[in-house]
Amino acid sequence: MDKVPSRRSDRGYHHGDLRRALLTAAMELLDKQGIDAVTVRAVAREADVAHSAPANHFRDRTALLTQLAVASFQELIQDVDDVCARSRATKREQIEAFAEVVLRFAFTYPHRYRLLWRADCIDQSSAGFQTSGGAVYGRLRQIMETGERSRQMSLDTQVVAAWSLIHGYISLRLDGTLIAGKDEQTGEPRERAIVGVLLDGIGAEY
Amino acid sequence: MDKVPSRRSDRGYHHGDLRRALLTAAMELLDKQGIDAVTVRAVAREADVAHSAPANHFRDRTALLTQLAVASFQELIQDVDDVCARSRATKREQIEAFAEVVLRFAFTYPHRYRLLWRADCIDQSSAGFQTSGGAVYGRLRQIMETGERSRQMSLDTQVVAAWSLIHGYISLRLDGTLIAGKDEQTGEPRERAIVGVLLDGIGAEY
DNA sequence: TTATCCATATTGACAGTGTCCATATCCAAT
DNA sequence: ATTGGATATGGACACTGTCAATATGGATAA
Repeated sequence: MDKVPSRRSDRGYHHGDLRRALLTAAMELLDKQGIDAVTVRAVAREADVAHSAPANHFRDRTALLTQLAVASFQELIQDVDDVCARSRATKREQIEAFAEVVLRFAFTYPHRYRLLWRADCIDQSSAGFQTSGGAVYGRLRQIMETGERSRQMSLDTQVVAAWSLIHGYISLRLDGTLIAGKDEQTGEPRERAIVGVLLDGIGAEY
Repeated sequence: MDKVPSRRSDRGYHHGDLRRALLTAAMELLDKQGIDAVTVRAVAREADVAHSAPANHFRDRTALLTQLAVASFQELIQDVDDVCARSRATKREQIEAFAEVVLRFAFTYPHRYRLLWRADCIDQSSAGFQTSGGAVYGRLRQIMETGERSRQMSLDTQVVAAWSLIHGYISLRLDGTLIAGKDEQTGEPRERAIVGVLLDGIGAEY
């Protein structure tokens, strides 16, 4: 595997693999310092190129951030698929596993998760974004449509409820509004308890 | 009620009520053009004062935005209290009414609602912010602790589940991830349907 | 009334940003 | 070998937040 010299003085006029280098640097900045730190110029500095070099690979800052979001979605999808590959007995367990994966991703990479929902930073009309974002929702829908279903509400309502609950809990935790905790009655982690509320609410079989 | 001249040329060196004027201008910018448009300088321009005049009333941009958030929370609290004043028969109806109020606020003032959760724009340690933000959560908790409760989970788990679901649904709608819709089975608005999921999940009596 | 103080407003400056432009470089295809 | 086209550079511009020095004038004290 050919390595591209990282220092400007060690390489020629052209970088060789700048696009990838920019994405790597940008993701690192995102993880370590948050969205605001991912400026075009800071990313260029990290990659040791001129401040306007990124323009050759990304139309603007939004395009760069959109690519980070797409990459994040794809990683999340991968995580979900990895877990779902191990077949589980009940639908209830599958939904619990899905929630666990998303929660783990969000708490491991809080800034990446936040970026996914920053409409002001992302080109939501981008095909890549819509596809990868839709795929996550699709995975959950796929899980929830299997087996018996409540006849009291449509599948989409169940999926929207599940997604809203999980996403809402994560958002509140990442914002600092909520803190980790346990159910005072059962002692189980709060996130497990609220997923239980959801499962009971949609009437998921055991 | 004394009016302060709005045009710079129509008033003296001092404005008279600049703090209020700045908050008004800032809220207007927020509603019309979103958080990014609320820059210190743009607000100063709207109020027709020098670009650094706001510094005398708000330490920095964060302080200004924090005040907008506090004002928004207070308005939301007012709305909640107005609705809850009209006593309702069942706990279920009260929770539904709470959700309806928050949903209406969020869809009426989307940028205000978004600002409430922008940790990067707000001084979350501010006393006013913590108080007003906590008050909303407190109102919901108050509603949910009345009457009979499920013995399967703690009150806080129920409240967290409710708040997560409502907040998550709103966030997804405001981000454009979800669109308004009806339950394909019952025909009721999706937001009502998912609140129904919650109510069933926590075992709320009718 | 007059003098002084202090909150408030102004102007100017600086560093940082995104983005455009003209220019420089170099690889690759003709 | 020459010529394009892709990519990188450096400079420029308008905008941002924030700081510092200065100007103003109302309120208070003498």
